[in-house]
Amino acid sequence: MGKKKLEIKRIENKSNRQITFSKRRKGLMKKARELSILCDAKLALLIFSSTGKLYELCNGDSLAEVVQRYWDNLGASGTDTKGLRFEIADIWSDEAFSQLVQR
Amino acid sequence: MGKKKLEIKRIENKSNRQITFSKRRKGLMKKARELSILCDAKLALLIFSSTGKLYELCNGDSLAEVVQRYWDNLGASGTDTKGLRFEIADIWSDEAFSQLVQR
DNA sequence: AACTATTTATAAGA
DNA sequence: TTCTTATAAATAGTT
Repeated sequence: MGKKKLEIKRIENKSNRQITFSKRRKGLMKKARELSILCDAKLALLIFSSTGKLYELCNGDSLAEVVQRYWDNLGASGTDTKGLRFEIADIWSDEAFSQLVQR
Repeated sequence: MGKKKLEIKRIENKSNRQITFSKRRKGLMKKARELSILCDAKLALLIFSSTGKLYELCNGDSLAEVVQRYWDNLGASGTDTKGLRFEIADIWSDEAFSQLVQR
């Protein structure tokens, strides 16, 4: 989209890359939210910038529920992860997580 | 987008909801991939349909790396999760995961 | 599964 | 850098 078609490859110019990151990240989050509402889907989206310092989350319900659902599916496949499952859900729902999320 | 503006609320008609889920899920995955390539970002996307039986993943590198990065950030915030961190990374990169992913 | 009228996202530019 | 605009892309309703 835009005034010219953009080839899908790494944008070398740093400031252009940051601008595009900001615009597209916002658009991706919006569409993720819309999908979860329109189709009653649960989802989790984690994005890390190229510096590795930023990341984001978007979820239909709480991330803990999404992760719980993931573990349920994993457990159903035969992998024994029952013990860990609950510890993980706890950590993902920890307040520390909320503090890290950039909205 | 489309012939009429769609209000963002749960689509009650089941087949319409499934069609929209299929279309928008595809679009979301595409945009997630584009963002990771254009802006050199790592990301993870998990989507569960309303039935809870399906889910998907999209990541710049491996999901294990994304999770590792997440744990690194969490650890940096002061939460002691070092022991678990590696077990989780192992599980997320388990072959069982690949088998569960619907591409 | 394809089509197409529209809406939405966004690449450049101001 | 926040706002605007021309254009590309996504998709809602239809076939």
